[in-house]
Amino acid sequence: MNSEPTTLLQGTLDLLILKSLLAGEMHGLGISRRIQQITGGTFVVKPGSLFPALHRMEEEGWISSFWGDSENNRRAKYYRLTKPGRKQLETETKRWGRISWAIAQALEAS
Amino acid sequence: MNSEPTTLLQGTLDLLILKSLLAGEMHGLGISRRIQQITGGTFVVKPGSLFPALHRMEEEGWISSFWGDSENNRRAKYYRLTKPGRKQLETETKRWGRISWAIAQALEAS
DNA sequence: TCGTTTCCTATTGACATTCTATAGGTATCC
DNA sequence: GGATACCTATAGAATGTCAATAGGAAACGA
Repeated sequence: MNSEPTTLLQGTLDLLILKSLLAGEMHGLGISRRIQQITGGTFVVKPGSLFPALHRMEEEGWISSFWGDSENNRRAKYYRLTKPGRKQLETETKRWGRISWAIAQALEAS
Repeated sequence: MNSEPTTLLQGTLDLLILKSLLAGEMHGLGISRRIQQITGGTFVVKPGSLFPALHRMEEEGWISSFWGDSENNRRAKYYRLTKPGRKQLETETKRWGRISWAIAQALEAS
């Protein structure tokens, strides 16, 4: 994942993937596009970041996959959120809340 | 760095260290305590995270160090922000703004 | 003054995650 | 049939953080 030229935060990718899949099942590139869309173009996830993350998350049981055909008639692997995945999304959302609150506190400090 | 039991974001540590040093020169453990303080106890930076970061940042020229005596009469290495360090703090603060904005967007998306 | 605790810096080795770069297959379009 | 767009995938490297550990020196208590 990168934002402009810079490298980005560990753990955030999972959150964005999970959140993307909340909108419905999607294949890899679709997820990538959706992340770019919902973050206003800030985050661009490249294949080398996306697929390892997807595989890892499937291993964890947060998402499940099946082969299907894409809108453009290509074979594509679709991913969908599992029940534990929804739970994880909740957990990570809360985690993000704590983190961003804490950093905001820090930046306001004199 | 960790928050409760969990592991945390890459790059954020630098921001917190730079911000801490804005309050004045400080030794390693002092920085660690200050981070814990200004983040409301959310982030606890352990030596194994702190010192590598400090050394790296000194290498980058963002901070400089000198030996002195601590409040408790122990030898302590003090760190202070350099001019490039202030610039870097500004850069990273903006970066954080972009990031948190983008994630907030993503989490609001339906 | 001896032993213990507290303060402080520091390193090592493991681990997780992400990045860049690269690869290859298959439909579509001209 | 050649280029292009779509789609998944991996290898290798770099980065950053963690847990665990070490050790010295001042303070403190008995």
